[in-house]
Amino acid sequence: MGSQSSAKPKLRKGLWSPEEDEKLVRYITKYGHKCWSIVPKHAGLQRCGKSCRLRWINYLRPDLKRGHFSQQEEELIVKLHAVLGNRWAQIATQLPGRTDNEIKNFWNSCLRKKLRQVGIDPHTHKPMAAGPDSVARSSEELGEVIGVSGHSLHNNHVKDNGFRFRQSLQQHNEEEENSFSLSMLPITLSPHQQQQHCDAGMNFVPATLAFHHQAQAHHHHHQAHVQAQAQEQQTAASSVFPFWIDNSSSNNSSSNSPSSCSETTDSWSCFSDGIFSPTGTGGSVFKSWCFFDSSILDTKIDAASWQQQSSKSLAHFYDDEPTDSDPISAVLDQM
DNA sequence: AAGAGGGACAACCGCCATGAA
DNA sequence: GTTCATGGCGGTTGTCCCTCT
Repeated sequence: MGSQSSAKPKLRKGLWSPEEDEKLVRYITKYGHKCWSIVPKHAGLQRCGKSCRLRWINYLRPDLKRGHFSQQEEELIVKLHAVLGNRWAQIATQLPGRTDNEIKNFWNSCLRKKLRQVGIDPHTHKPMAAGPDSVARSSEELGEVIGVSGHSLHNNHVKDNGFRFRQSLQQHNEEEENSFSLSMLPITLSPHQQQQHCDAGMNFVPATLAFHHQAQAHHHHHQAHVQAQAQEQQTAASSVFPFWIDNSSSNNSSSNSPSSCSETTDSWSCFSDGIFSPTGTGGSVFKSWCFFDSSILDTKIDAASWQQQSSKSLAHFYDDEPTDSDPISAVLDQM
């Protein structure tokens, strides 16, 4: 009943044809897009304004880069995601020529999986507690995820005989949720030895470069803040502290003792907050980031100590962010 | 050669914030 | 203060294409 006169033309859905693209581009180029709701009508398109807007923003805009993401872009996305979470639009503002949709797709289809493969929880950007995906296949894969300063881990000779470590983070007692055991093992342990540790209830997760970046940013941007806490930190420090692994020294792989690792180089710099870093690295440093129990493996620490250590040094870097500091700038400064 | 499975990407859906009426 | 239109955003789905069996 009168429906024929009031019937709106059926709006098209699905993929855009080249003709539709051309119409939209021609219209936007000529008149701009002050109001998307009138664009389809004036451009002669059977689409809703929202669809036109999306098509323009995600595909037709002339300043879009498209193509594969570079290593640097990957690295930036991972870092920004660690800071911003799934705020794709905000992340996209830091990657010229990339859309939020493009970055989101790239994350969901590629980066997230890569992180999982190297044992990093893509949600928290922290090592996963356990599970088949939580075991690092190689340090090389870390480098695939996050390149470092122009020389990713591909270039380091850690692939087969390098000094590799796995961080083990075990909740040692289901009933005592506030207690952890934290230890680190060189992955030069034989599979059998590793299995023994696994059988003993230890779950291995890899040292993560993400932590390294966080720690670096932490140090860079919160030096003053950290220095003020240095004394307290040292006082509170148990045997567990984060450190760097220097692969530039020869034959590190012969050692199975984590404590000996720190003896392989005398060039460690100790940051004021207990973060150790090699100096004069010369590009061959295995830039992974670990927790290190200097005395024994499987040291049990209580949750308070863990929290204190990890939050101050790296794990909760973002939560600690002083209000006058921009986390995005912090990430960009590292690039 | 054909079908299944998975990856990559485009587009849609639904919700929310904002501003104008 | 309320309603409505609009734009923006993140989650999700749909489609195409490639690889593998």
